[in-house]
Parts: sequence; structure tokens; C-alpha cells
Amino acid sequence: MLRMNNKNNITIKEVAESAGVSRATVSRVLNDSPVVTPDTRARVQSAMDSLGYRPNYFSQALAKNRSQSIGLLVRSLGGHYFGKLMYSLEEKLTTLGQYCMVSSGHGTYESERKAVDFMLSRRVDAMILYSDCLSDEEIIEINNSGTPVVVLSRYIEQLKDQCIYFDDVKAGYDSTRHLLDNGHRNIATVTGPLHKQDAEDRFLGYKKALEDFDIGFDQDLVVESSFQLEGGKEATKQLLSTGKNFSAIYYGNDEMAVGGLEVLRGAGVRVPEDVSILGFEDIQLCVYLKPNLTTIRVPLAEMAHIAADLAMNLVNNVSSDIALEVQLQLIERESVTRPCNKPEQNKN
Amino acid sequence: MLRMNNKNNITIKEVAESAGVSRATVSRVLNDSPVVTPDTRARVQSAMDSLGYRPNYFSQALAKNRSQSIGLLVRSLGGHYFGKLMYSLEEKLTTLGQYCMVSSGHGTYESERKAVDFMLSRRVDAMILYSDCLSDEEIIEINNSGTPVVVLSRYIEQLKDQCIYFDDVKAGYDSTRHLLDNGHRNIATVTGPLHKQDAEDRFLGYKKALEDFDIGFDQDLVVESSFQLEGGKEATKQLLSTGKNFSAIYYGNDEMAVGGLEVLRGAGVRVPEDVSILGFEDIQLCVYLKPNLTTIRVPLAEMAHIAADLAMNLVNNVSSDIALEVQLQLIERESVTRPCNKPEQNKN
DNA sequence: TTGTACGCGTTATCAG
DNA sequence: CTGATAACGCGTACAA
Repeated sequence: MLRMNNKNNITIKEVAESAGVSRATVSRVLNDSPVVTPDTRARVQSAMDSLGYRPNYFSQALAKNRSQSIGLLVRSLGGHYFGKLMYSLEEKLTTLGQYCMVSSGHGTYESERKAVDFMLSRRVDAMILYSDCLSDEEIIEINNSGTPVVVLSRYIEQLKDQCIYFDDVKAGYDSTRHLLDNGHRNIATVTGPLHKQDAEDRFLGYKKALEDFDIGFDQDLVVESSFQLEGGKEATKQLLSTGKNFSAIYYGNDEMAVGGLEVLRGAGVRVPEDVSILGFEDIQLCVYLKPNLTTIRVPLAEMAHIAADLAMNLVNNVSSDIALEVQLQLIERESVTRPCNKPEQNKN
Repeated sequence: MLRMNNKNNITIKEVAESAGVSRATVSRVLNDSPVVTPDTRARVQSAMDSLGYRPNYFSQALAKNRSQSIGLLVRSLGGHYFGKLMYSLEEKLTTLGQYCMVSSGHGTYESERKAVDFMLSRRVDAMILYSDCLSDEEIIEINNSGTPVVVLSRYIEQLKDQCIYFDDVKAGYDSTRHLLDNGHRNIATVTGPLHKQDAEDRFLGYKKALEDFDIGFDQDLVVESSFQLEGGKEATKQLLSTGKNFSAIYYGNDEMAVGGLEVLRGAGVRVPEDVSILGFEDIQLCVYLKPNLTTIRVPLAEMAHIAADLAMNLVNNVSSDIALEVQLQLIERESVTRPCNKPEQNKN
């Protein structure tokens, strides 16, 4: 409670006086200038230490016009997916002497715009965007206004060298293919919002795989949803209510699969004996569920590291030859099996 | 790629000239000073708009000596527990016009110290600490050096008005009591590191409840662990290997309970039929596990909101009469049931 | 190698 | 109500 108001107000000036040098010299040792004599450097250093000097971040940033911060836009601060992303990015940026300022977009345009504007107002040196709602044009505009942008999990042609992405079509294809290879022929899918590129692409992959197996496409086995748990539940209910036959469901992401699993179980449908399911992302939850969820792993840590490097390169205006496309990996666990022969797949 | 280097460099000076007023006046409208005439205010405003003016954060912070940021120290950026804390805090602070700068301590002293120092160097206006490793003295020292501190989930006598906490003894007591009330008599416990106050307190509550039921305390039924999943696994294995009889395990937190559940299941012990288990925290995972985990809920959102208000009060040097102790709540789910009568609780 | 002096963009004090 | 002008703390050409 007895808090003194002496917020460490020792400035470069005091250090200079105490060390018997000019402020410029102190500034030099602060910035590791090679020109300063070892002797004076030592004098200054010890002066700083004994005074408990701490450089003023704002002054430095103002003078250098650099915040030493990278902004990260995520959908949400919680959750394993973005948690891992934040974790990996912070880890990497810390080693680069940068702070990772994260702001969440909550999946709405309004909020994303606000988050981005806020980071801009805090003058981050660059931004890493995991954006659902911002338009390509807006992102390009931000980039062209002086704050370089790295785009995560999305491909924008005009910013092709600043996008880190994976092949969603392939993801959809491989997932469906895995089901097909396991002998499934009636495969339903719950997609994300189809106006979003990633959701649509995975759906495209799904259709393509069916085509390759000469399996007719049945619109009744497709439900468009929200990428969220609740959405997964509702979509699954809808699927069950059609009375259609299916032995597998491909979910556009894990979260929806988790919701779906709950509904299936509630309806007395055994997973995977009656219905196999498959998700996307590989959130941590997957391995705690019973059955463990077979899914496709997004290499978030790798993406974060690439993003950090790329961002720094953009800030320092050096060109890079980093590989921007990352590879996905199918993780086989327990939720997919060969279909059993039963007359009734789902009771309804 | 064609990024111009015109990082919005419109300053207050330009706005002033464009509006035909002095910089001081622009600054006044910027800060909602009541003295400025509606007419000139409008002129300035439109000048700002048409020029796309954006105040320079560093200059403002430097001049005002305020960062408009609150630092938050958490154990980790991922996970549901801290995710929720971050989410709630950010939500609240945003409405207060503050940024929530979060930094993670990774549960090690070294790292916590570094995180705190970093936030200090970024000159946060206050800090909210969820610290495992910093000593009371260090925290007090930080507070007394000019950056007010709010302490989460920990009680420090000298900072009693700045700690937000709950009653860990009661938590341990209520949990054990719940088991007792369900008819359990042989109750094991897996504690966190007992040198940590919260772990010890919950353990104390456990012992107290046993006493109240005149049940002898058996040291073999107590295993000290790490608060982490792996620790929960090992501790549970150890418990099983004693060959002792027990029909319930009280885990010091959910994470250890999750690990324990896995081990129990692996050992052929049915939960809750053979062994009831009970955790602490109410992480999101609880409801996805089979069986759902009975636990004690920590009101993180509430704590975050209180912390934010308290922090702002400290910054503005106004005293507050906020209630600092929050109440815990037992959430009954599926992992606790009355013990069945069987000769053998655990095979071994 | 070191020091001088000015600039960075705002806020705050004081006259007017 | 508005305008000069001195802080705020540091970086950096330029000079010495």
C-alpha cells in the first residue's frame, strides 16, 4: 500500500553525468555502438547498473520510429488453436527482441477492423493477420499504407509473397479419400461458411474425391455450418433428420466434429462403429475425446515461425526466399474405421 | 508488394496548419478539452478527418507518461484456464481504453522475472500478476517502485488490498466433504507442489474434512505432484502401486485429474464406479471427458473484471471498496458417485 | 573516440 | 478561448 511515486525516473542524462560522459555516449553503449572505448563503456555500464537505469521505451520508439512490436490478429484469445499460435509466435518473436501484441477479432468484421486499427494506432512494426472478415482490398490497403502485413491461412494474389497458407482443397480431398479408402461410400460433410475460402476449398476437395471414385454427389449429405461447436451440433442433427444413409461424416474442422460427436452419441449412434468422423486442425481436445479424433494437423508452430521471420524481413526491407506453403498431415486415430454392415445406419 | 513507405506521417502540426490553429488547440480537441469553441473544434476535427490524422502513440505516452496499457502475467498463453482469463481481462480493459499486454511466465522463476521486467520496460501503467515463482518480497518491491500491482489467486499480507483470491482451504474442504457426503471413507489426494500456498491450503482443507469425520489421516494416500497432466499420471500410478484401498481421489487441479483419469482407465479402474475423482478449476475439458469431471469452478471472468477495475483505481490513485475475495462453486457432474461395495478397489 | 545540438510528435504551462 | 514555448527522453548527423 505504501507505494512511492518514484517510477524509476532516472534518465540518460543522469547516467551521463554520473559517468562523466555525454548523453550521446550513453546512448551509444545502449545501442552497442562499436566505436565506444571499452574503458568508457565500462564506466557507463556501471553507472547504469548502480543507478538502476532503464531506458524509456517511448522515447526510444519515438526517436527510432520503431515499436519493436509485431501485431497479431487472432479470432479469439482462448482455445487451443489460437493458443498454440500465440504461444509459438511469442516464443519466436521474443528471441528476435520483438513483442507480440495480440488482439482478437472475435470473428466479426466490426471487431476485426477495430483490433487492426488499434494495433495500427499502437504503431506495430508489422502485422500478422489471421483474418476471417477483412476483405482482400482492406488487407492490401493496410500493407500499402506502410505497415507490412503477413497473411495467415489465406491466399491473396496481390500479396502472394506475404501469405502463409496450406492447400485446403487437398485437405478436403485427403480427408474424404481416407474415408473412401476405408471403404466408406456414403459420406456426409459438414462445412464451414462456404463464402469463406477455406471452407469452400475443403468442400471442393470433398467433391473431387467423390468424383474420383465415381460416387454421385448428394446435396442432402452436405450441411453448411459455422466452424463452431454449436453449429456442428445443429448440422449433425439436421443430417440425422434427413433419414439418409451415411457411414461417415467429414467435418470442416475439429470443433464442429466435437459438437457432432456429442449429438451422435446422444442419438445412440456409435462412433466409429456406426459412423466414422473426421475433422480438421488437430486441436488438443482431439486426443482427450473418446474416441480420439482422426483429423488433419495444421502445423501452427511452423507457420508462426515462418510468419515471424517473414514479418521481420518485411520490416527490415530485406527480401526472403522462405517457403510459404506448409504441408498438412493426416493424423489417424480412433474415430475412423471401416464401415460395418448394418441395415440401419442412423435411427430416426 | 508495392508498399510505399508513407507510414501515415501526418502530425499534429499539419493538422494545425490545415485548420489554421495552433498545435495546442489540436491537442485540446484531441483530449476533449471543454474549453475549445464548438466552431474551432469542428474545424480541427474535419482537418483531422480529411488528412487521415492518427495521433502518435509514443509521443502521447512520452508526454503523458502513461502507456494506457496494463500488463498481465500468466503461466502460459495457451490452455483454457489462462485463455479465459486473458479473454475476460481484455474484454474489460478494452472498454476502459486500456490495452492488455500479456506475457507468459512458463512456470519458471527465470521466465517470470523476465516477463515482468519486459512489461516494466514497456512501462505498463499497472500489472496484474498470476505468479507462481516470484517471491512476496519481489512483488512488493515492484509495487513500491511505482508500478502498482494486482495479485491474482494469491494472498500477500502487505498487499492485502491488491490481492484477488479465493479460499483454497475451503475448496479442499468442500471437495473432500462432497466425497465424504457421498459415502466415501478411503479418500486419496494428489496435491500440487506443497510449497505453493494454494496447493498446501487445499491439502489442509482435505485434512480438516477428514478430521471432522474422525477419519484417520493416511500419508500413503497423499501424493505431492506438479499441477500438471504428467504429474497427475505419475502420482496416480504411485497411488495404485501402494496396493492401498481407496474409493476416491481428490486432485489438486483438473489437469492432474485428467492425467489421472487416463491412468486409471488404463489400469482397468472404472471411473466413477470403482474410483470417484474430483478436480479443481473447471477447465473446459471437464465437460468433454467421459465421465464429465466434477470439480470446483474458479470464477475467472469475475476475477478478471475485479482485477481490471482495481488496477485502474491504483493507476488513478483512487481508493476502492471492491470485494477482493471471490466465491468458489462446486460443479457436480459425473465423476463422483457413491462407492460400490467390492472387496478389491484397485487391482495390483 | 566523444561531444554538441537538433529532431521525433505530444502535452502542459503560462501569457494574452 | 487560444497561442507560444518549454518539457518529455532518446537517437543521430555533424563537428571536434
